Amino acid sequence: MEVKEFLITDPSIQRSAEIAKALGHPARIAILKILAQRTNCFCGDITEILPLAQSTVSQHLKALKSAGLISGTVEGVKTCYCLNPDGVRELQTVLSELSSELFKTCC
Amino acid sequence: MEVKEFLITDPSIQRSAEIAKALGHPARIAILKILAQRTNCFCGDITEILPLAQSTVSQHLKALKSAGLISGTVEGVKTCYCLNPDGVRELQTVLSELSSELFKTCC
DNA sequence: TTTATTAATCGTATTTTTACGATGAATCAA
DNA sequence: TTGATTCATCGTAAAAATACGATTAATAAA
Repeated sequence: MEVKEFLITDPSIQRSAEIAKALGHPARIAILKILAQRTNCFCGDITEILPLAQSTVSQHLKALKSAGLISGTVEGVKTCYCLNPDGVRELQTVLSELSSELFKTCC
Repeated sequence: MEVKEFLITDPSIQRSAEIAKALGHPARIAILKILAQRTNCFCGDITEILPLAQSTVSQHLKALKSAGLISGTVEGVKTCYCLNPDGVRELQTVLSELSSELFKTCC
């Protein structure tokens, strides 16, 4: 059966899942919203806002960065985090395509 | 500091993360796409398409159902799964609001 | 230089996720 | 009734995610 293994290993599905997974934790969505409001900020700024330890925030930032949704630039002792426009565009494209594909049939 | 605990426990962020988490695995996205194409199908149909055991598929279906994205109706021996229009609408709303919020600042 | 600050990483513990085979309950067909 | 089918659930194992404190490396300030 050729269909087997087809859907799950499809790169576009993999990428969609990767992006969705990055959004799949309240702390990471909160971080993205903070970055959207303040344009850029340091790890410490986010740690002050969220009720999480610095190392935990750093881990979430790493996850968002490796999913391509944010960028981090070292500025001296600090690291400046920003939304990554390419990543956000991809997020928008991928998720809107998915939801309209689902929407078409069921709504 | 009042801002602490505010963002993460915000119900709308929690819900967004819950929906995103449900989409955060290739198998579950694949299942949603299958349901979008075939309108409805049984657990066995999906198990035939995906390279996963029946019990694993059943678990993914349960996850999608508890996130409100699909419905499952027992029809005799089988269970008929469909996209849940309300859930899909919510998915579309929540994710498009999020991505446009991010998009506004960064793109 | 010495000290302080910032953030990444390490080590670790706990929980959750993912996957499978086996079992069981419910229904249908013979 | 008996046997077959379907799918949820159980038990379990392995991997990944989540969180924290402690440490380290890099830079800035004293």
